[in-house]
Amino acid sequence: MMEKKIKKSEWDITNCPVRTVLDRFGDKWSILVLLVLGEKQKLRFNEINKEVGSDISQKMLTVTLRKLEADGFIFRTIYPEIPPKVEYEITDLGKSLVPHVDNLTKWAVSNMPAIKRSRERFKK
Amino acid sequence: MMEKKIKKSEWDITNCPVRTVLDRFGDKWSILVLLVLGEKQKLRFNEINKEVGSDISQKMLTVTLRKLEADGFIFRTIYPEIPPKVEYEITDLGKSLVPHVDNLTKWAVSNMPAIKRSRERFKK
DNA sequence: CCGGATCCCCAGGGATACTG
DNA sequence: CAGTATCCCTGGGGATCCGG
Repeated sequence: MMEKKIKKSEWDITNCPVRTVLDRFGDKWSILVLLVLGEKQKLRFNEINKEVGSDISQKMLTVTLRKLEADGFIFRTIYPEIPPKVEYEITDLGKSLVPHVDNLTKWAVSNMPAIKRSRERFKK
Repeated sequence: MMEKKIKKSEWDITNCPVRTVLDRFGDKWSILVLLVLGEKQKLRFNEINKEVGSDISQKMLTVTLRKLEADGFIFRTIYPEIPPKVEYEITDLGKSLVPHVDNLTKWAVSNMPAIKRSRERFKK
């Protein structure tokens, strides 16, 4: 029976899949933007801005969208009009991630009370 | 009839569950340490250090362990000996999170090739 | 052996102004 | 409208030293 144990050398940043996932989605906005597009399928820049909540800066929204696009989670359609019109749409790859995030979210929702209680106890 | 749409004000950091989860686990080490303890159940400080891979500083390991403990994901047993001995063990709450992280990890493993290909294409 | 206390550095991210 | 370009600042995290 093979060991399931993961060798130490495999836990570094390049080989450890958990780290890979965190490095990619540990930032402030990626998941949020992805979920918004998962819900609405297709949105324009300003619409995403509204949906996310207006506390994201234009700069960070742009940066986040570019990264999601580079990874293949969303794709971008540019309409050569004036004023410009750009639509963002979630890809199949992006869609495939959404349920996992949703599961985590559900876990968080149902366990957050316990966590908060634990934090309270810990403070004392 | 109330909108199903999530109001902007509900997406802020305190009310949005996704953000809550990210704020808690978006840091560099929490999930990694939790997974290590999920596998081994019970470990001493230095053992965790070894398992995580020695690229975590003592300070950050301490900080991470305190946060996990405060949230109720692990608990700590101090043996009043000299030299000191401290054991960390995952709780049921902690265990309940592990499968979700594993699912995300599996997703990452199977989709990382596609992501990397997408990144290559995007560079050009 | 465990981990607290300090110092320091840098990258993520905000605010603002500007443009095709 | 959908960005780009700058400037700036905060805090996460590393290195090091010390102490029970």
